[in-house]
Amino acid sequence: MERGWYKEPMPELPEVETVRRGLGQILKDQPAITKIELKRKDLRDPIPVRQVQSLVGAKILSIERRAKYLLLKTSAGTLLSHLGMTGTWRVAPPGDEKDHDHIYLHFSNGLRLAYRDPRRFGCFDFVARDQEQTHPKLKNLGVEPLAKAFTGSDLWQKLRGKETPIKVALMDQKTVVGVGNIYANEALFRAGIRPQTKACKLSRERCERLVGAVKEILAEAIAAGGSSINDYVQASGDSGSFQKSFRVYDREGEMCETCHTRVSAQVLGGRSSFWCPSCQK
DNA sequence: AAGTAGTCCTGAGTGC
DNA sequence: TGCACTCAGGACTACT
Repeated sequence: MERGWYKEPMPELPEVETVRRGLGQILKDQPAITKIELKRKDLRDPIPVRQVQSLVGAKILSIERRAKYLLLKTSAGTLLSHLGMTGTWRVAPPGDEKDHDHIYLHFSNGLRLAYRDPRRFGCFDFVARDQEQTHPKLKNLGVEPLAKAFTGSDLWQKLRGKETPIKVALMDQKTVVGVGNIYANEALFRAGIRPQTKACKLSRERCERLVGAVKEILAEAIAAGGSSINDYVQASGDSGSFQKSFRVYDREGEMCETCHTRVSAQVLGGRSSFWCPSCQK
């Protein structure tokens, strides 16, 4: 496999947003849930089986996203789905059953959606109508990266006094949600900031540039996914249509495409970090 | 209290 | 070829 290219769609925020749009298209006629098959009672966390089952009969009103969580909203409550590392939703007609299919959602329009997640890093939970702000998985989430509220001065404020590397801070969901390891590396490259720079040392100007880079990269990735929405939520969800190229991620020792300096790597906060020693200061 | 390390899981990749 | 081993990642917990 050519380095710097990803074969499997790894669900970061743009992929989750793409799945949200795909599911929205598929469920736009607001079908009722006729059956929920839970092949197991836990993924990363236990699944609240009784609460989940209480939504049988409810209609899917809309699909929303908060951070990397998908919210399947009904008038009786919300199903919350996190794809973890390897989670996928696909339309699964009769006969389309695979290993690691953990959940089947049946709908009144005859559709069956399958959730497959080999590593089970994802989760599936229930959110009561009045718990959107207080649910344990939702209550501590920071600002959305694409929201107007996420600005350079907002970031600068949050980083004050933080000795931790900027990349670790950027991946902290209390700073901003939805920026995973790949996009944290890529955004820092685009902003010209070394990942190990102490968060509190960034000037307002550099915070501004970093926020801009995060927004640009996420928006570009979402736009790229927009043309392949259907591939994502189809039986052939492994079409590989979501290949992406990276400037530094997973390119240790390769030449930076901008300046031909070799890309460096170091573990920060337990995650692989990559940067160009020449382009990033 | 902020910061670090460990945990979960499986498949892909690597080395002998 | 086949086995043993390492690694990847998000979000959370448990420590210092």
